[in-house]
Amino acid sequence: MKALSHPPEGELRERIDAAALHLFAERGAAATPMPMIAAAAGVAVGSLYRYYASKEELVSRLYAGNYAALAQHLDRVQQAQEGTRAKLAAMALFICRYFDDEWDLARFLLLEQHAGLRGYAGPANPIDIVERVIAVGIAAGDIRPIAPLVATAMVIGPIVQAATFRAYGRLRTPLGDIAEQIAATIWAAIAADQRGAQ
Amino acid sequence: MKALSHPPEGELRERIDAAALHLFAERGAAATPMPMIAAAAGVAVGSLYRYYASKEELVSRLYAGNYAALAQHLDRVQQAQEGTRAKLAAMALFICRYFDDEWDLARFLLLEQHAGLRGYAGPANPIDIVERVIAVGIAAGDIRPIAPLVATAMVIGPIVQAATFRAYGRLRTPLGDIAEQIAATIWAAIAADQRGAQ
Amino acid sequence: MKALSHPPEGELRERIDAAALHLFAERGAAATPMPMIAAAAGVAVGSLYRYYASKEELVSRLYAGNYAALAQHLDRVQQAQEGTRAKLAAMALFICRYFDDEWDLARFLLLEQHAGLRGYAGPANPIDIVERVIAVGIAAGDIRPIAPLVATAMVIGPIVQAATFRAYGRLRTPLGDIAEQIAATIWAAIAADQRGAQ
Amino acid sequence: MKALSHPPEGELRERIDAAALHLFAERGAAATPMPMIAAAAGVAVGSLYRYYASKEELVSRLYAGNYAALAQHLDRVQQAQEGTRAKLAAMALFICRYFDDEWDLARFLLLEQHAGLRGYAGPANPIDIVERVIAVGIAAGDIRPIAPLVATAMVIGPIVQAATFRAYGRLRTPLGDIAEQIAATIWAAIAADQRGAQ
DNA sequence: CATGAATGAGCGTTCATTCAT
DNA sequence: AATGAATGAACGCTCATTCAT
Repeated sequence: MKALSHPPEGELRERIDAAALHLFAERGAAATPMPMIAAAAGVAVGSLYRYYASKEELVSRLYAGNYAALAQHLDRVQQAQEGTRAKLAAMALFICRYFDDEWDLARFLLLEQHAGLRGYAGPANPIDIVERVIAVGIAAGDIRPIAPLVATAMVIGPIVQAATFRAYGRLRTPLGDIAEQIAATIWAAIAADQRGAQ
Repeated sequence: MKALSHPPEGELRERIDAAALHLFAERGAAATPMPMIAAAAGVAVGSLYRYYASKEELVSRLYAGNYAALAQHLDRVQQAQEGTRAKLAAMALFICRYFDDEWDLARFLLLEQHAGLRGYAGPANPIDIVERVIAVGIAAGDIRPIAPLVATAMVIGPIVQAATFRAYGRLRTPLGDIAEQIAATIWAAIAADQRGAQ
Repeated sequence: MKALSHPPEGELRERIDAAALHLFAERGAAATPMPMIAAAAGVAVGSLYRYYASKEELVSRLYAGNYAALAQHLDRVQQAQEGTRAKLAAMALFICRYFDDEWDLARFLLLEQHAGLRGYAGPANPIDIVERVIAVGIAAGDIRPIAPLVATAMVIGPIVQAATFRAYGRLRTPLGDIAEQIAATIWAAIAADQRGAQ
Repeated sequence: MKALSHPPEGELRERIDAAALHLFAERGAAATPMPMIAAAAGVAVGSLYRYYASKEELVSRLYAGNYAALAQHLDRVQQAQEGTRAKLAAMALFICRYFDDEWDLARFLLLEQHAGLRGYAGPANPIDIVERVIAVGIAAGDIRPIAPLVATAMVIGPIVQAATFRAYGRLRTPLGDIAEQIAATIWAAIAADQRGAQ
């Protein structure tokens, strides 16, 4: 009794995922009822449970999937560059653009960490990608010999913080517009050779 | 039937606040039911409402009050120092120790910004304090002429990110132990005079 | 785990309405919890909210809907008669029988006026119907030239009072049995021609 | 710690009763919390329970007490007159004025019948007073030989209905202004001698 | 398979009642 | 006697989950 060909159809699963993602980003996962997701996807509530055993699974699978995908993208971006500085700069630019282009998804992944990160043990992970590049950079003498995790916080922290500023209205510029400035500043922070900062 | 001669514990209000703070930090405010707070505080549900008119008020009063207090502390710390570098280093150290000493409170304030920052319009604000020091530092020529908000993200981001790493078990060291390393790195990132980074 | 093959009873909505009506009549709407209605209807609490958005809506829809229906019935009864006296007598008889036949509904509508009448602004309204017949009767010279509202109180008051006596056990006769006596007495009260009272 | 001589004092009991009565009339007993009564009376909540074992007792004692007092007044009014017609007219006038002068109390008695009349078994009772006068009147041949309770409904019903009209804004005149009209109409309804109606 | 009406545990909140002071 | 902070059962309502169709 729903409809014979209501939406352009497409796989139920994909419609559910897209609707859920959008709503989670807009309102937070906890504040999004399952019936609301079903309605947004043009699907019956019961159908949600054919693809996900519970709401928790929907949230965490959505989180983990996109988190891993982001890690893969980031890894490809890094591999496409030669040299620690170029790798880090490319990653910084990529993350900034990711926030600009995938605002909903990025907010869901990076700002709603309580629900998602708890118990995430996926194989690939954006943080690990960055940390590995840094470890290699330190070994190569490109980065000063500080604790790799501190250096990672130095790289990721400013970007996430800028995104947070943007999420709460403190910053109005697209992150892409300040990506190079951020990248340069980050490099100045950790580069072994200080002249490289200029 | 609760306690025989009197609550052996301290003031109800304080027990409520402490219990709420801990649970909010652990699970997020949205995911913490009032009955759970009451149970953790060893108090009846109704008693929560003698001190706070609603859950929302409990969350936002806890947030706003401590957020403003943190800002004041931070301002005093900054004023006690001479020179941009010393001010920033002292602030970085203070925030790191704040995380170590007031783990619950700091996590609640700095990691759960969704619930708290929405509609926070307090007069003092930790971010503003840092941003002002940076603006003065730029004017004084101590900091390179980058956008103050970017520099602020550069200062706060790494610390918050390190705290996040610690909250999710990635980092095990107390933040105080790496505070100087963080401060030095931050300074290297934004200092006008690159030799100052060493 | 409730029923094996299906509710053996009728439509949920009707069961809810009937249960609510009975309880409202017996104890008053304010003193009737939603869970009590659900239990009486043999339905889960949540199901109440599929049909009514709130308790207030349940009360007022039940009230308004039946109040308007009663007004329509009363109007039809009145139109079927010729002459003021016959119209009033028919209405009196109808209301008396209404109390006898729809005891719960009539008590709810006519005795619990607090919750229901507040803000009721329906188009049709039993009081208005009676008042209009009386106004016409006065204009026709059938009824003495008293204030129409006083005459209306004269017509409705005794019936409602008799119903109240019955509700509190003072009167045991069905109202239908004394309807003609009441109608005759009412007519004696307001008729222009006193011989008409006999 | 409350106050040394806050209000002009006076017996606690009386202050409680007065405050409760006013609030019950204004908002209904069910919607009036005990703490609100205590605050209005300038008394601690606990003190309410020194005088009344429960809220229910407070409501019903207040109801019964005033109900009985009204009955006594009505009886005195009736006794002060000679003849059935004069007795009924005086009672009608008294009840009308009672509504005008003691609006709160009258509303409480009239509209809170669920809470009050349920199980009221007081010795004196306004209805009984009226019914007795009518029974005597029938025996004396002043009133037509109809069922006394029907005649009682005939006398009380119109007045209560007029008061209800007034409570809900349909009638704006003070009841005292239409008391004689009501009394005359009532008499016309039940008088044995129809010429008496004029 | 997909549906969506039905469920009921659990939420935030209120308030009649108690009891140490 | 009087107090009022503390209690906790019960309220109106939500929503993750199930299952007959």
